[in-house]
Amino acid sequence: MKPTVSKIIDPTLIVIAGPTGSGKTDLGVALARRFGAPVLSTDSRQVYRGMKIGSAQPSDEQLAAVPHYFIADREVTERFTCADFESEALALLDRLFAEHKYVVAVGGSGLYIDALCNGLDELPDADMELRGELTERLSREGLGTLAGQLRELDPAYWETVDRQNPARVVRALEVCLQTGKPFSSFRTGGKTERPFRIIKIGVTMDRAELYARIDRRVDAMMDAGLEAEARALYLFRALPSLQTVGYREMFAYFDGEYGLERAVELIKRNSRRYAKRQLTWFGRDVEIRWFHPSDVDAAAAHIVAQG
RNA sequence: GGUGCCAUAGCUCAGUUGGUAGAGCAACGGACUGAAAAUCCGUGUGUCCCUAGUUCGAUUCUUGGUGGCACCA
Repeated sequence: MKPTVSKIIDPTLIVIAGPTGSGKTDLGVALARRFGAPVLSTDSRQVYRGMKIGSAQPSDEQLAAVPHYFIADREVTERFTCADFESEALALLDRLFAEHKYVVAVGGSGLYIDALCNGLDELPDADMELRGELTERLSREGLGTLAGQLRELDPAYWETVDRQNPARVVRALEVCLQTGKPFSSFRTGGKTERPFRIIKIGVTMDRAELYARIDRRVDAMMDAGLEAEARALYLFRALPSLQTVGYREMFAYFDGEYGLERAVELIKRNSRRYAKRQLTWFGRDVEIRWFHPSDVDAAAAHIVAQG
């Protein structure tokens, strides 16, 4: 993506990251208003329409107060990957920075944030037909056979990959078979320079407080009608977009696997586990400066202090 | 008030013929490049209620407490 010359000096992307339920949305909107910035969502599930409650999209008031991008503008039936996100978000930023010094990126999808800030390697897009075949082979022949083939085609990657993770093995094999070249030959691990500055802000708090907030938010989702929202999406339950905490448990409840009370419990537990995975991901990013969600002033001061 | 049963991990419990203990769930730590709210890997975190005995050694046996449950009054 070629940056266009913009009139704005020192365009700056304010990245707000953090675990689910930590209050990123509220903080992001608060900062966006202070800095006159639009909001770009870095959330892999809030992009979809029809998932307002379960993915905790911003409220109507928030959407009205500040322009938002990548919120509810895809159908759940559309394929939207981290690579799609990277290229579309960069194109969008190019336009936004023509008029704004600041853009606030808010969301909890670590891979999306990395794609936006550092860039993904140039890899071929997934060939869904080939993936289907490999998934079929996975269930027929087992992971070991696929890992063995990966060892043949890409010994270097085989050395380092988590060979017990079907998603990793299948994806690597997929690229090898598709391109005739080892998967690792595409992986540079390098960062792509972006034509804007990046300030990273993390939102977090005590684990106990976070978990209490998550539990409360799940109850609020139920009150807001998560069950009906999930029912409306039941037909699409097999799609990647619906492999999402909150919906999966509801679908299982609809299928009679357990009762509603159990479903709610599982949504809370799985949200906590998701939050933990996010904390692990963001924890290794030393560029992130962490704040409590109530500390809007401190976060704003940090941004100002960066120039 | 009396009798009986129970007390072990965050929870529900198992167990140790006396050598400081283990399951399930919960929890905790980590990985992560076009599926990423996905996918995968790893980890028992414990005054075995308190007290005084017996014993080389007590979470286990005995005494006395404390708390809980049940039944009888």
